[in-house]
Amino acid sequence: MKQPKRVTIYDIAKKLNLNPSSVSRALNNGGNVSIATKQLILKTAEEMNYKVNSVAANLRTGNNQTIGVIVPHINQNFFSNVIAGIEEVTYQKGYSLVICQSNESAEREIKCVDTLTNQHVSCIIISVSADFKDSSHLENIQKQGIPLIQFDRVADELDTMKVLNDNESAAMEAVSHMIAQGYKRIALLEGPQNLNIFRQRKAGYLKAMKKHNLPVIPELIMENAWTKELGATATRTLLKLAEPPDAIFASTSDFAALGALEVATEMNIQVPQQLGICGYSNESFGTIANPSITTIDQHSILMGKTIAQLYFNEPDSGISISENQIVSIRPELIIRNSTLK
Amino acid sequence: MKQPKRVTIYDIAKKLNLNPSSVSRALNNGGNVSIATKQLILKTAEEMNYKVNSVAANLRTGNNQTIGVIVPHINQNFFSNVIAGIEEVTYQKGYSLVICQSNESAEREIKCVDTLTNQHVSCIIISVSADFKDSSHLENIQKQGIPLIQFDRVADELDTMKVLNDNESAAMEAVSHMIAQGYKRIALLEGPQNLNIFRQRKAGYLKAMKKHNLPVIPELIMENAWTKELGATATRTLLKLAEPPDAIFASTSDFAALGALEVATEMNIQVPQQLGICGYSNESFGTIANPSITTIDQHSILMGKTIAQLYFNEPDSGISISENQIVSIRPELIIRNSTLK
DNA sequence: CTGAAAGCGCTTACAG
DNA sequence: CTGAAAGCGCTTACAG
Repeated sequence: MKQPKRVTIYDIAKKLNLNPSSVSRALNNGGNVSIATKQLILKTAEEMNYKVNSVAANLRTGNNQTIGVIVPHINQNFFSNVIAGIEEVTYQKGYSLVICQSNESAEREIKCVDTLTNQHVSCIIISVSADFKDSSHLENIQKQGIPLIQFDRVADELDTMKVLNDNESAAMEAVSHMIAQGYKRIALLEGPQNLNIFRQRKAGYLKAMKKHNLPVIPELIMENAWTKELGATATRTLLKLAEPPDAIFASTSDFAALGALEVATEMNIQVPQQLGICGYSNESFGTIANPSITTIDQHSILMGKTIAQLYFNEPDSGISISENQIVSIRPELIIRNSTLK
Repeated sequence: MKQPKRVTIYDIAKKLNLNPSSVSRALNNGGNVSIATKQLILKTAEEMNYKVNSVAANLRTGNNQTIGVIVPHINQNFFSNVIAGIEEVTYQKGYSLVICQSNESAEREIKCVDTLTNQHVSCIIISVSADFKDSSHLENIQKQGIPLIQFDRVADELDTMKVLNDNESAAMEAVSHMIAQGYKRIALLEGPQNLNIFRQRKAGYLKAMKKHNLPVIPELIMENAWTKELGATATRTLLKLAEPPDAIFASTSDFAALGALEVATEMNIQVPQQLGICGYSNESFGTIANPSITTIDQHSILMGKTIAQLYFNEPDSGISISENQIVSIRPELIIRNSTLK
């Protein structure tokens, strides 16, 4: 795997009988080189197929234009969209992106952090794993003096830059919409409560129920229903209750909502007439399902762009950053047939 | 954006009255350190919260454990799955991944190549943009002595490692299946022909038609139908022909197939009875559509793993590498209702 | 087993 | 405007 010798500024200098420092100045548009020699150097560099070694340059200057990103899975819609958004901005700035996936494992997340801090990246962007327990590895990033931006799934207590969805408001809006449609016994499919986002969505659900004077029925709240399969299982349990729900808010994802929809169809329960279903995250299949699934769009690409802009401290107009460096993105309720009685 | 001073091996050495070289040896498990001093050094490093600067180490040793990946879009299912597969393997090897998106632009692709070669990555993995015209930037990678692996969308003529789908066979199998179902006037939605994958899929279509003695009708071959919208437009044109097709092979993607399906539904044409539809790439919505969509699975995660294994020269059992370093992955036809008369 | 020195390729004050 | 030197943080032959 060893690579052959590359052309260096030293090689160029030797060829032209110049000092390497002059070559460096010419290549970096630093002043103090005569136009003639500069052009000669540029021409020769081109001919010799010279490429700067940015590893060496970074070591010398101390700032390497690289940003690290840690996400649970690269190949999940939400995360890959956020990354695409980040990349869009960092590319413009000439920064590179190093990407790691934690695979929802805290242990692996810690290793990812190590890799990135060892590389002395300029910034680390993270959305924590479902397995997240304690934030000492994140504190360590800050101790190393590396700016840290958390997004979506965050350690609330840590004082870092954060880009968040307003999950609570979105959940509240969704549940209120269902109540307005006449649903009363609304079940909740919830995700792991160690993650802030699922706590917030649950809080939104509870607030909406309270606000409209509907009782919160413990047996209608299903833990850990955050995949299609787990959503289906939870729904099967719910629909077999003596008093089954008349609606399901799959706060975890559209996948869970789809699982619920399939179980309902299988049990000959009419959606939306007998059972309303609302998902979360606006997956592409939402419009294709029958009926189409009401959901919440998280504006994931915008979220990614905003994260990068926050780092460069250049937010888009319309995005406001709080004093403590927190940006909140407002998700959008998308009403479709699955909740329209 | 400047970062504060970090702890170096020099700091540790000074504190312990040792030479930096001893510290380095201790930290790298190199022999030639007494167990006592080694433990003392490790303990002190821990206490001082030392993190190796891998930029410096890489500069010194000349091999930086980083692999560059260039794809048209990070947030497309196929590519994000391939990347996830690559990451799975490189993570095990302690390599990092630098990811760039070309946005289907040749110009931007060239810049991505520059960024990665400047970083002296150990390897570059690429799937070229739709805008791909000439491969001089790829040749340049090789001139720099950096191993190059192309996947899926490749410059055929270049002598590099390649991981490919057998698109031609897959297309042939899909079209043969449709013919076996009794479809005769089979239309083709094709993609940009400067990309090898779309040429191959078209070739598979033509071979299947020929093999079964069916005429190839030029007006049934639609150019550049590679998004949902373009697929829908092409389908509308096709279905208004005096002699419309009785089947459509959307060789570009399931998105195009979905566009076709929606237009058919809108025009009250029964799928699969009056019109068979087959897509490509097994998107998650394929099973949800009504009818479910026949498609071809590209085994994208496996493809990613295979790419990384090819670099490390450790293929999974069952994967065979040809002498010229080409691996072919066999896609899988997934028959669903949209082609079952 | 430990130390002293050189060097990876670059940039940047400092002289001249 | 050009050159000579130091140094970013590390690793690795080379002495002792």
